[in-house]
Amino acid sequence: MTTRLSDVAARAGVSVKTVSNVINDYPHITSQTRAKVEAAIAALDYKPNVSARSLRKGRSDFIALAIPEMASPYFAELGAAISRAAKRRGITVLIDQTEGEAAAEKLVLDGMRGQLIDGIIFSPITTAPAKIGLADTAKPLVLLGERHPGGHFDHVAVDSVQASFDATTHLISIGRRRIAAIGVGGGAGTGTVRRKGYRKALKAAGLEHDPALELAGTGYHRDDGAASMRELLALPEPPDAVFCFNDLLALGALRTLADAGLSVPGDVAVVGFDDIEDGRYHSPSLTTISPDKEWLAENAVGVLLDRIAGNGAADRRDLTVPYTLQIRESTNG
Amino acid sequence: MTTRLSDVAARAGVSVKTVSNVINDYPHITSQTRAKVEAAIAALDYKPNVSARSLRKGRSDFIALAIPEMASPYFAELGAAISRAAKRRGITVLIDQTEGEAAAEKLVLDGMRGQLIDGIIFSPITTAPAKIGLADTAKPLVLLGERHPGGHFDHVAVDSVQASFDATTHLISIGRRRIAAIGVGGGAGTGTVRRKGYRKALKAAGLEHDPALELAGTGYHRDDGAASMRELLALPEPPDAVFCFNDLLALGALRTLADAGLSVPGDVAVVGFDDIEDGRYHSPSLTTISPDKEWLAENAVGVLLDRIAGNGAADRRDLTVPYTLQIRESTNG
DNA sequence: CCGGATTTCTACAACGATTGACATCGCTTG
DNA sequence: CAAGCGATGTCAATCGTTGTAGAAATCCGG
Repeated sequence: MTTRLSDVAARAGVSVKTVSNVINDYPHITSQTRAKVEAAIAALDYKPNVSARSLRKGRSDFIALAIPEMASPYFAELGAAISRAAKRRGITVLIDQTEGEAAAEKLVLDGMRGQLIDGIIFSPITTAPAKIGLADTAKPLVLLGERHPGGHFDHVAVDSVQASFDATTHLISIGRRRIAAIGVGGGAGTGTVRRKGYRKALKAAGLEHDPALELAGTGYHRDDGAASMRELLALPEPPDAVFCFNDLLALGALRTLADAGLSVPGDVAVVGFDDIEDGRYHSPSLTTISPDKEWLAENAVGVLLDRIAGNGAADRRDLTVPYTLQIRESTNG
Repeated sequence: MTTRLSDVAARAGVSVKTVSNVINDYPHITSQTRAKVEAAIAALDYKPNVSARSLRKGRSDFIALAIPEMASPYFAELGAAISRAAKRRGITVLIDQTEGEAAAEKLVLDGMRGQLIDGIIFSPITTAPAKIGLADTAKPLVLLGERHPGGHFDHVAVDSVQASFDATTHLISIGRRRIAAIGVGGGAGTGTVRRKGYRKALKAAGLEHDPALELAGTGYHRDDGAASMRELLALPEPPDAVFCFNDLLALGALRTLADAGLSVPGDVAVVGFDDIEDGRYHSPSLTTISPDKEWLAENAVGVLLDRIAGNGAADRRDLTVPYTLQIRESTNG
């Protein structure tokens, strides 16, 4: 049924070892033999058995990507980019939805799928920094998102403080003075870090920061953004701008503003973070921080594979993803 | 480094096979032995090696899901649902992005990842029906999307003709008479089938169908929808309603309408297909056909696992996914 | 206390690919 | 001509788990 190495060897008239040598690019092989073997491989449509290979070599060429949820556009786009980047290098990505459950995250961290995967790219949401720091993973791990101080893992992320500073400063530059922030309480550290940049920008512009304008919400989805925006509109003195810590929150906020009959950016300007496709097509289109997702994917995979290959004696890597501020209609009607 | 079965056996003072028996729920084991073994497993934090198990058993408990692109919201939501459904049964899903390339689809079909995966759920976009019919896959395969006549695979999908009929009839029922269709040329058969339902509804209502109102476009994304809508608006006699064959097309169309300063549904009513989250939050929110994705996921996985388990002598299964028409602002302002 | 049935457990051989130690064999080369 | 090298083959062991077959332990009625 299944073709195996010995079948190929038989057909090519060589030994099993030689076929294996061809496949694994052993240096000393005549082009003739190589050709014969490759012909046989093609003829029989031979595919090495991944299980057997991985069992013997201890390498599977599979990596895992653990994200909170793949139905969330940012993570979907990220997952797509990472899959592509990995495929380019002959690596397969296994996507793990943690659904923000600490249990699932822990499982991913130490379970590691029965030694199948060679390493993991982890975008935590629940797991506390300390826990991650302690986790003694057998396999290489690259961390996405906010940095966890004291962690000893490689790390790839945008400079959230600076990006948030830029986003807020942009709102100030178009004349807004009462600027709210939505999402200050969410994500593993994300809320805290982005708030830092937000406050810094207010301070730099000589604006007081009003605690009533900082909304935590319960999550990072459209409905959380919509709910937070409703709270803001209910204030005695509503804001004239909102910086939402991700695009989904912003889209939810826009919905609430539309329902309230307010004009964007006329009455309230809105900025998001992530640059997901929905935001580009929304009317009004969404001004947002746009991290270079291809760069992120490429480098996260690169760093992980370096580590797997054992070029890991080197220090912990800490890469900063380039980003731009995409100014669109929601601040520039 | 890695704990293996023999380590557990040594610690529990039994044979390797006995440990294996405990793990695999072999019937005849004393509760004493079982307890000892389980204690040892817990103490050593033993995790079976997936590769070895799969090599020996010929089963990996991995299935693949091949979709055109995971960054597309519908597929992202579907992938999330299928992953969850599989996880509930202890199965891991490997997601394959074919990016609509025939080559990639073929690869998925016969490559089958070196015998690792036990079966595949395939949502084709390029691969011609005939090809699929011929593909002699070694592993069980469940097909999503439009049915391919003559295929010998299990199949799970909504009744697109009926759903499209309903969508179009809804537009007629709110008084529209000049109803366009966007997406008639796309997807592996999708465009054709949905157009069928669309035309059927027009006919049932005694309306002529105008070929100028049927736009093929080049794809199924927002920009395709936006472009098609621009074409429609440029007509001497533009439509008063549009049925878009998926939600992304509809969202693109809405964007064009907003740019043109037209009101929805006042000037033009819009219906989509898929019920992705973006559509629910858009303003105006999008009327759409809402397939029960949980049902779809649950059943696609179920059928595939039945087949893998060998309960497959039975005839080809052909399941129809329940759907509802979600009436929202884009037709009911 | 025995013979046989049953339960509980163990030794051994696979699964398919890789790798290392050697053995060949045919050429080149000093 | 012997040594050296390149290109392949032989053989056996190994990765961790599980199916097969059978051994050992236990139980039963008589």
